[in-house]
Amino acid sequence: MSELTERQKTLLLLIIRDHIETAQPVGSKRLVEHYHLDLSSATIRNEMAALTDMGLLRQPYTSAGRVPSEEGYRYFVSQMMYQAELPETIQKTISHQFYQTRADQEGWMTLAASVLANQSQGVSMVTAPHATQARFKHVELISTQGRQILMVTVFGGGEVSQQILTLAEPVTQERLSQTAARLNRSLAGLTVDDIAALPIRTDALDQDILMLISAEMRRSGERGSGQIYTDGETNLLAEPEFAESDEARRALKLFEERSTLQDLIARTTLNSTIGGLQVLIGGEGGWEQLGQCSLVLARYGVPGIASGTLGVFGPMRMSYAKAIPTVRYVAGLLSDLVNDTIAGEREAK
Amino acid sequence: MSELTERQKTLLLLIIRDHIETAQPVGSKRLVEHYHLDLSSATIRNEMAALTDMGLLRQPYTSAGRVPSEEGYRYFVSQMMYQAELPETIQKTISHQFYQTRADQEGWMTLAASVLANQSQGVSMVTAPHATQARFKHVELISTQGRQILMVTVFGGGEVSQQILTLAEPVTQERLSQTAARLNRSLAGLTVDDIAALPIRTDALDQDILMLISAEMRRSGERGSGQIYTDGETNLLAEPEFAESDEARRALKLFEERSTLQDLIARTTLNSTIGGLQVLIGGEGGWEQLGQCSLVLARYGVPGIASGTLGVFGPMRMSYAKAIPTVRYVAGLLSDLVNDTIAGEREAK
DNA sequence: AATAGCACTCTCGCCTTGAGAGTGCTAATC
DNA sequence: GATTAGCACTCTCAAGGCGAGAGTGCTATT
Repeated sequence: MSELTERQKTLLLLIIRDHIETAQPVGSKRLVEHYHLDLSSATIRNEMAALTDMGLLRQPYTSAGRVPSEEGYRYFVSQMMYQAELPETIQKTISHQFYQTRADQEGWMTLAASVLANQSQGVSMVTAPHATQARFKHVELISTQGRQILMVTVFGGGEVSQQILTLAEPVTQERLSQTAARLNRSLAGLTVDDIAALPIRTDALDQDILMLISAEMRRSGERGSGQIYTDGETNLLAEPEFAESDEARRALKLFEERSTLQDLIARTTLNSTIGGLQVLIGGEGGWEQLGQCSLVLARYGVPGIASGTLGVFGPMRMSYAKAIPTVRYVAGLLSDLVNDTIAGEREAK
Repeated sequence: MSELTERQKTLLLLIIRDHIETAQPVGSKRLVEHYHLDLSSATIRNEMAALTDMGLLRQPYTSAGRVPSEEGYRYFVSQMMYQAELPETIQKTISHQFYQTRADQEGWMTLAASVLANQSQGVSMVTAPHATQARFKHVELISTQGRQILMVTVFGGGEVSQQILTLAEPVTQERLSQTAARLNRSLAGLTVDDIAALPIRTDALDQDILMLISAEMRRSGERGSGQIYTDGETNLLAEPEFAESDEARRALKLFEERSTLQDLIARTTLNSTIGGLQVLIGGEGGWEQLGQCSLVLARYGVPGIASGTLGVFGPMRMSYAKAIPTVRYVAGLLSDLVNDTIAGEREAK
């Protein structure tokens, strides 16, 4: 693979860049004219033939221009992965937006999704950060009506889950508050396992709620990601490869059925570290569902404590030059946010 | 308009039904053969010409079959609006699903969106119910880190809003709990106006939180709908009128930009009563944004107390026969759910 | 009033065709 | 030996032509 000459490299990158822009097969003549190369088209043709033999380019049909192959894209991406940075002006704009919206976690998530989609012109997805090992922080029980109560659980890291329960019999708000207060005292900072090891409570209500909390914590640990924020679905439809609405439908369905998406994220994040990007190109590694699409993924957060995933989805011909730096930058921002939360907690102790 | 003969009516309905099924212009011959009419195609042609003159049908081009005009669809809808009921088996399936998911409000909303989208094969949208005149019910203040606190406010009707605040200086959880307890005692059941009329609190923290609560209540009243749950976006892409991805993109963009959607819902619900359906066909009434699409909308809830909106969006050629009864039925179900919540609250007093 | 018949119109799919773009190869050139 | 000019060849794509088919409106007839 590294038998590529310098000239072949430049040529390959040029071809891919051009194809990403134009969505057209690129020919030797066009290449010479457009990029002021000091070579004749014949030479280019020879080189292109060589690159085609190596499997980096493809011809849609005899005597058409060349189109990058999956392999070609991968090479392209590997070349630019580690250098590309988002222009500073854009960085500023983005971080400014985040600064303005120093709202709650939900605000961050939607903002991140929106920024990713706009910058990369692809479909974005962001999962909320969730604690690797959830620690109990606080619970509130609020009577909403007769036997129904609202339970709000806060975990370390700022994760909040709310849930409506129906009790066997009505309970006064006062008693609920007492129960919550007792549990808050005795469970603070504990993990699921710690809680499981506690002796059974004498008060039946306390014990019931405790079980529910630990179930919720376990669930939060398992589900991995929970809600997925997305944006930019219609960007897909602007791409010529999705002019056929069948194609578009198939791809967008991925996003509508969140379960597939969660599965995908879960499996890919297994072998990825925070800070590192993962770029899935085409059906790479058994992801036939991706079809002719690509996915730029990154994890963010604080290793071992809390993390989430974010990424951009688009056609294989997506603008990696925009997507990759943007994903990396936004991942960095979100990591900082998570970090701040954690730091705040430590400090509070 | 009501100068239509019986025969013309049947014919019109037949034509529209056929067109909705096939997405093709329907001709006189096809009509005779397909529906075993005791008439010749020539007679049908005459009637069709008459209907075309009245503006209920259109010819895409000379000597093609007829296609319903917007006016035609409107007539069609007005005919079936008040009779159509969802088949009982389907009703059972749906209510069963709702029964199983007797989760929280969010569960209901997503379920409603999913049911609507599946049944009608269109794009669904559902807004959470929100109180016409929000009444304060409960507040919880939870310290999450240093100066940041999580405020969970519960309104009458079960509406919950959570929000992260940053205080000027760190406050202990204990003090927060006391503040919450005091506010809960003195604000219970009050409306925004009531709260505004209260004397200023001596405790600065109490007063700050009180202001935030009243701001939140006002906001909740204004924003009208808040989050909009949608489902079935890809159903649009299956329709032949959206084979051109431009068209699809334009229509789906409506759904991505929630603001337009909210605006639309807000304006249409102004003059609609709970229980009554509204069907917007094409650009009817200055809704050019709808283009060649239709919208079946309904409000649900309890008049004067809490209400939300739900609806189905699709091409003008959408299956009203499915959409209308489904929207009506689901609106009924959600109304019942809201009603139960309210009833539960009254009973609790 | 309903119908049969007929001439007419318009689209749509199919085919052909020519232009254009691009290739690969060979022979000439630096 | 690498590069280039030249050329014959291939393939797509858009445009035009053509015929079939579906459907209409009108008129004369039942």
